[in-house]
Amino acid sequence: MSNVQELPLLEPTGGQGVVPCCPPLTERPMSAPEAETAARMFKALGDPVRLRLFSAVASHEGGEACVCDISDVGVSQPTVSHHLKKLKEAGLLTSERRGTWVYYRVEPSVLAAMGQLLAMPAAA
Amino acid sequence: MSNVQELPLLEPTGGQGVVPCCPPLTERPMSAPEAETAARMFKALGDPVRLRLFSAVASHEGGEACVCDISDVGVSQPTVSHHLKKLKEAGLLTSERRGTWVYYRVEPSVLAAMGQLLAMPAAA
DNA sequence: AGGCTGGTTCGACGTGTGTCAACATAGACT
DNA sequence: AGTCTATGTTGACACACGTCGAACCAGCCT
Repeated sequence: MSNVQELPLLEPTGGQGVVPCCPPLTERPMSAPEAETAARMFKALGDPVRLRLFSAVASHEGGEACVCDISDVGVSQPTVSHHLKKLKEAGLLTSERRGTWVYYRVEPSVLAAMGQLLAMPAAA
Repeated sequence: MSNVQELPLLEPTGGQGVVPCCPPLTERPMSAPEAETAARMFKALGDPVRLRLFSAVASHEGGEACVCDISDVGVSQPTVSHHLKKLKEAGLLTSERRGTWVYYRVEPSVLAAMGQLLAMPAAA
């Protein structure tokens, strides 16, 4: 490939909080650019295999997992690698090589941003 | 058409609460069936046009909107109808014809279920 | 009835996506 | 060096998906 977009869907505030990419879905109609950005996240989780991989990493001890720990999802190893790459490109996971193994970990702030997107308006 | 799956992703408890289809992504690795179910929702929101349509309905007065109110998303009207149908099949919207117009409204419990899915474990 | 407007369905077309086998790369260990 | 294990990459293929125009259906309104 040539251009891997890494856009993170959030803007770090420097402090402990993050600014979600978009307001809650129920607050106002999303603009086209907002929707484009947010849809990338949802699409990344819109595949059963990716969802299982993501959940496996997210629920693993310390929020990180070696590929060998999570690659039992019923598809071939190249396919697992392919999906992990997609999740990485969507900004949901990060990867790091440590010796023989590669570890993936979740990007907690992005998860939070997605949660914000789906937040209900406090049951008005 | 022949088989429109309406599976609602939640099980009404009879009371005021609902049982989300799956535990939070971070709690434990999702099973294959759980992932299959949840991925359907994410996939439905994984398209920019659908996301805008959904947001338009969700943010509209009373949580419902006529198609004519939200069909300005840059694609042809048949395409709008197609996407609304997808959102309906995913259990995210319901539709009702009232005279000349067709109104779509959000399924709030499903939104809540998705929020649960992405809920963080209270910053352990 | 006949026409008009709002929506859906149909059929087709191009593009994107998930999957695998085969190959390539990175590090560990003889 | 050579080999073995763990991952990633490439190429190919079938299928799903988003999109549109055209045809169709449902209510209103003369």
